[in-house]
Amino acid sequence: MEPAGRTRCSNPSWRARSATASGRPSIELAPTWSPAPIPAACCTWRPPASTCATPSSWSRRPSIWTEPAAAGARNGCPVDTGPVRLPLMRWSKLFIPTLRDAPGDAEAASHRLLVRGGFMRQLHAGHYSLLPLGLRVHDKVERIVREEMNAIGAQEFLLPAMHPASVWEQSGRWQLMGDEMFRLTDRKGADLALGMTHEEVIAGIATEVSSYRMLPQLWYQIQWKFRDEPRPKAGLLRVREFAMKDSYSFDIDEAGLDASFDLHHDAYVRIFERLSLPAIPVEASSGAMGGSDSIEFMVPSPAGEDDVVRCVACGYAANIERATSQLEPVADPAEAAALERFATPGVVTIAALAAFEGGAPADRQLKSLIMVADGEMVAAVLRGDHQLNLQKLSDALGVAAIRPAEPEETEAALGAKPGSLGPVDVSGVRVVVDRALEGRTNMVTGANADGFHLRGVSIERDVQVDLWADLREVSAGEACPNCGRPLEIVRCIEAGHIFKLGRKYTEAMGVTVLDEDGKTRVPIMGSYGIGIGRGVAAIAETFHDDNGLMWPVAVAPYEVVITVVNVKDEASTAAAQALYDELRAAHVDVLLDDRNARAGVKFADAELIGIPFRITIGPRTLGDGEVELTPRRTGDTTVVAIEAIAAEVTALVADAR
RNA sequence: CGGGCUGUGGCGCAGUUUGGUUAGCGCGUCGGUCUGGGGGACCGAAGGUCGGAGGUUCAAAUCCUCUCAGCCCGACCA
Repeated sequence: MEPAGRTRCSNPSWRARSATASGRPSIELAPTWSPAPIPAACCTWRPPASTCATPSSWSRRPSIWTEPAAAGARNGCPVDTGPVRLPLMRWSKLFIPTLRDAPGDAEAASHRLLVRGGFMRQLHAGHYSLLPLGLRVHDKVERIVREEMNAIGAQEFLLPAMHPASVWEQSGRWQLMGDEMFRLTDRKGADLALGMTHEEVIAGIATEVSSYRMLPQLWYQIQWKFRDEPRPKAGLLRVREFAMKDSYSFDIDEAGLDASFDLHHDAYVRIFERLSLPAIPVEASSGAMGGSDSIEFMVPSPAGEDDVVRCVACGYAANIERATSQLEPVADPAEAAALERFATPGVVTIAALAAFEGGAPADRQLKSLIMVADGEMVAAVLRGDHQLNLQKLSDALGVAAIRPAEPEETEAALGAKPGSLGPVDVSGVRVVVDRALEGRTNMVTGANADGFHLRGVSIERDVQVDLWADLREVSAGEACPNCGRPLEIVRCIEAGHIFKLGRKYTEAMGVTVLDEDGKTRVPIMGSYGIGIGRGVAAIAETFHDDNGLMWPVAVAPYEVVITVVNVKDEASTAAAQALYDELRAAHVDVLLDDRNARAGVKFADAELIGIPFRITIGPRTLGDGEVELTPRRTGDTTVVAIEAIAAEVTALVADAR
């Protein structure tokens, strides 16, 4: 979808040459590329004379600065004209509303700093306006993603954001998606949805692929997606509308899918490298989408919402929804005792049963958790001291919705309240048992009668197991399943997710091709996503300090800021202007802080908005023909001869792009 | 959906318990003077339906009822 408020352009030659997916000319920053001349009437918006409010002070005090290629000011409003059309980059004319205080209710660092730095403003929960500075970063992230997708031969599409219910009904997801999908009705009463993803739409187009000769295809789009999140939070990290790169691969067979998947894996590694994000590829659950070989790219951050289990020794990494570990064996008494029911008045917790005379330690108890999975009652059975991971149970059962049963439901199904439940002699309830319990004997569990427990329970003998599965959530410090070293748990932001989809959507949408034998085949799909705005937030979370953001050069809104300490010093302004012109000519993204403000304000703002390199021009050093260079990351200032600074900074920037 | 908290100029907050002059403070903004290497000083100014609706009262930011919104925790969540 074309986000509201962005420039529209109907000139086909312009659009064909450099339009982006969102229909908006991208900022051109490549040092080797100059835009061809553009019809002046098309995409270069100028304020009509009548709307160009000209503060009287502008005419009274003509600017001491000039634009290199500018024909001058039009109606008092500076415009950037001339053969190379670069955006104006003088702070005094830009809208960069920095704040001394962040909104009181913002907690995540990225949220606070992106608002304070004038990158974005909240419209309402989960919906943010990107201000010019924020859009520049967003654009650069988007551009890197686009370049790497193009590099693996993927082709970009622009797809509708609003979909008829019919395509979602065809795949079965009109029901499945529930409240997370925004739905609306048009004037004719037809049901519509705002797309939360585009499998259905893209598979619909893929019906036109008719021969194996046209496969594989890698298709992608970078567009606005809508999800009615139950709880938007943390600024851009979890929102209800956002730009996302989604790509889809179509292959004739599994081997082809493997290749497409690997291409994406490599592309994602490169993308996160270019974004400077230390993303960890981890094994993940593919959730309600089904499929296999699901890999998430996780960026460690306390602001994240996922836990990753990681082994620093051997590199094992998995989402906690998938992670496993080695367990210390528990010694059960050798002789398998007979099943025996005993009274346990008032004992309804694992801890109480461990302390109870005739009970057993937690690791020799069976814990039964009653769940409702897609409407069916299920008992999840784990060792007493183990935690259930709901996603693991959900994956094992292959269900979409799962929740703990209400106490009344539990009592109706098993005849006892929670606290006295057990897996022995149950009927009408599917029993799923954690693999950690294999072979265990002489355990203690609830008797499904309030106030009674059973001892002498041996799993294989006494429990009717419907399904063995890994249900247990790994804890920090347990042994790595590969190498046995202690595992750690890291909170992470999910920055990307790739997985093999299978044939669910190609089948549903009726995609078929003829293979080399003339037989009809259903292509197999992969699905690969990266959230652009979430990437921006993840970078902000990763790179900041007490003074503000610290953008990597590749995504910084500006690569260099020239801070003029005192704009009333003519030598300073002249030197700054010359340097500004020189850096612009070298295609460096340079911001000239020409504001008539005190030096402290400018330094603080430059640090807050996180420009990677600051060049300070002031009388202190200029008399000696020198300026200062301060990288944002280190804060170390070096003095550089004014003739040498442009070349040095250009090289530093080029090196870091 | 459950629990907790909060809505007062652009931002951050006080005032609400115990109703009572013209609703304050800091920052920011605008004009001016001085200043000019780490959010400077002084003078002057603009800017507020106290989230909304209804009610109680001589009188409501303050009390009552309803409602809307936002944030945090949990649940949930390609």
